[in-house]
Amino acid sequence: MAKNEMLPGTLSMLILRVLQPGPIHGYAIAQRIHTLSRELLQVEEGSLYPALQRMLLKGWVKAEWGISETNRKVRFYKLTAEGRRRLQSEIEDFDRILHGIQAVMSKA
Amino acid sequence: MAKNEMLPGTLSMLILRVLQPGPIHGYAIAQRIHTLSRELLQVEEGSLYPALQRMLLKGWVKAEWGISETNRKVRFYKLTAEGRRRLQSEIEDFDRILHGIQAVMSKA
DNA sequence: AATCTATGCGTTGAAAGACTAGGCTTAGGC
DNA sequence: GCCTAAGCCTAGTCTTTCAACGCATAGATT
Repeated sequence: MAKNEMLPGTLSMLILRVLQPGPIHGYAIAQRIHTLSRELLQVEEGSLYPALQRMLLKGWVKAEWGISETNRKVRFYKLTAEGRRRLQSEIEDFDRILHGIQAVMSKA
Repeated sequence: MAKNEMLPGTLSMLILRVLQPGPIHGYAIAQRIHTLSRELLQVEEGSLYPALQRMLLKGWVKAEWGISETNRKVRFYKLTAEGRRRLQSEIEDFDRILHGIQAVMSKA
């Protein structure tokens, strides 16, 4: 958990969240997380693509090849119904655990 | 990250924080995290003791055998100077990353 | 035409961390 | 004498993240 890293266990939640407004391609997911977080978060490609594979296998996202705005062959990822449910449940889990952490950190 | 779990990467921060007020023994660390978090967090022994070993190796804590209030042989853990520094740096990292996560989650 | 750069998809292997499932000891109560 | 709870710990497994690669191509530069 150093300078420009991720909090382990939160990557899929972030990806699902970024996919929520609509389909985008893999590379753009990482960029979007980076800019939305004001450069605080940085998703490495070696983390991103394996995560997307896992999410495909679990049926949280669907993928479709297409052409980007920059005229390149890209893979668009899109939330499934199950992915939307999963996002909600990950948000709940995260919030609950975060409350627990903050309780300990403030009152210990 | 299911029902009663931890957020990976935050365990050492929680332990260091619980040790901050003064030395306590291992078993009590887990209990303290559990009650302080209002039962939201649950540290398994299989996570706790290996974490304490790592922290010993890295010099963040010292250990000393003693007798508990309940008259049992226990191992008291105590923050070192380096452990205190480490706690601060883990808090900073966590806060920064958390801000990044919340930015993405709210604005995606 | 050839080269370079940025974009874009991916894998592999290593490392770290958390959990399951066990084992061991002993104090105090029955 | 036995049981339960407190308390310490390890071994093995699983999951996740990351560094370090490889590959292709569009557009710009030379």
